[in-house]
Amino acid sequence: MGRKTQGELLKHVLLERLMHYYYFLGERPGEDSPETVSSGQIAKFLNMDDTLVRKDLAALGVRGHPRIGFKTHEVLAAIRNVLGFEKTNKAIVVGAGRLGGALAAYSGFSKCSLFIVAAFDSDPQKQGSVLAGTVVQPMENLEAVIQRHNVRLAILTVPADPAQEIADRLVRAGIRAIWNFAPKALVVPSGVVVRHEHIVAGLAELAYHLKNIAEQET
Amino acid sequence: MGRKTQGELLKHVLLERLMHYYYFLGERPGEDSPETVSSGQIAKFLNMDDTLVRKDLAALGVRGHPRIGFKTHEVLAAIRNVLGFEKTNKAIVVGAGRLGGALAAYSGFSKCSLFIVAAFDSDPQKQGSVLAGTVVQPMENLEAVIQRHNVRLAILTVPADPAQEIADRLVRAGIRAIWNFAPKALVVPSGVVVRHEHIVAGLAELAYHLKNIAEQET
DNA sequence: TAGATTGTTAATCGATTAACAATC
DNA sequence: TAGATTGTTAATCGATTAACAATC
Repeated sequence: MGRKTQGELLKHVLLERLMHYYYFLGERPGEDSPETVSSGQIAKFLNMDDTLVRKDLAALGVRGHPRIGFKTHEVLAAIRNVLGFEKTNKAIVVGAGRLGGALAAYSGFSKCSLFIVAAFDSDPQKQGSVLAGTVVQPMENLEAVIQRHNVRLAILTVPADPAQEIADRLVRAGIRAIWNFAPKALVVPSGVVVRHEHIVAGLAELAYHLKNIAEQET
Repeated sequence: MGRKTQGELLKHVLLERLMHYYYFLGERPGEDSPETVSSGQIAKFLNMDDTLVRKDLAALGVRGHPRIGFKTHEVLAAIRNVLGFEKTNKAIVVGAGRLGGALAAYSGFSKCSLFIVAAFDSDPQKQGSVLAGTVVQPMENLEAVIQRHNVRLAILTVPADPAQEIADRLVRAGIRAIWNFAPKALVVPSGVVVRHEHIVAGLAELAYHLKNIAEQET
């Protein structure tokens, strides 16, 4: 199987690219023989160099076939394997606002074997409403649910203010990965991973482009 | 003012870092003298090297002061200037689902001088509901609104399927920057910038971490 | 002054790309 | 076979970091 030596952690830029490959291969525009794919095809679609695609796939232990390319299902299986999609990851959503709702309802997660088991909100108004098939629960239930379902992943969509405090609770209750959409940098003990999704950062590129356009027009 | 020579475009990684600086300086945890900030402070908070912070600020033409650091308001002004936050950017939201709603309602945009002037949805059910202070309009009004308000930026939160077709309409109507949250790669003519926000990609890192943890436990 | 911090050059490091033989 | 594509080494490129003199 040519698996990567254990112990060497893959870089997160590589992991992100894997996710791009995974989604591209999963819903490729209708092809005649989607059973194979060449590094060139992937590269072209994702606007990158084909050598890099081959390097990435080699790092997963997938072997291609000269003149043919890579077997799609092998690539998909390797990515699933590396990212742990063979097993379902249970997650909770903390903060049942609009963003929390959008994420909880996002259907694309199932492809990644991600399953939302519960949602929480401190607002009594929101408690009891149905989100992603589960009832929004009060924050008091947090620890109990995490422990009962053995949840390791939390999606945090609360305001900046209570974010750190909630993160602390999550970690204490057994959460080991936090997907943080709160506009606040979190401090967590080692062994816990935080992915800070600072969405506004993406606006910078667009704003910069628009400013340059406006200046040209002058 | 030591402005950067015109014509050299700043890299988008740099632009993203600028946004991080901007938000950090904008709401720094209560300090005694928040009038100045050192590259070390910024670096520590954002978990990066202080040399890189100084390089970035130098690229903007901001000059620091030995022993003192940088004047906060100068840094903020320089970033606003580079990213074009002196002028308001009008934007529309296309797709008034949960994610569209979350983005339309996001209060952090005002800091970036981003102002949502209208929202659209093809679903008659959603039309007429109020989102971010404006009424959700039918898609038919798209071109008229873009032209009337001179909108250049569109936030796209529609399903993958109609995304390309809508993007084409947007570009034809005068949109020059698309913030794409649809799970679909868009093709646009040169002169138009697309920022594809593939949120699920961020999950890769967390899933990988969780898998490694699970393996260690075995 | 001593010490903190900048600004900048040089060194390092890593990621990406180019080149090309190997393969079917 | 000729040609397409992989796999891999070497070259390049750029980003990050180290080092340290300059400054106040």
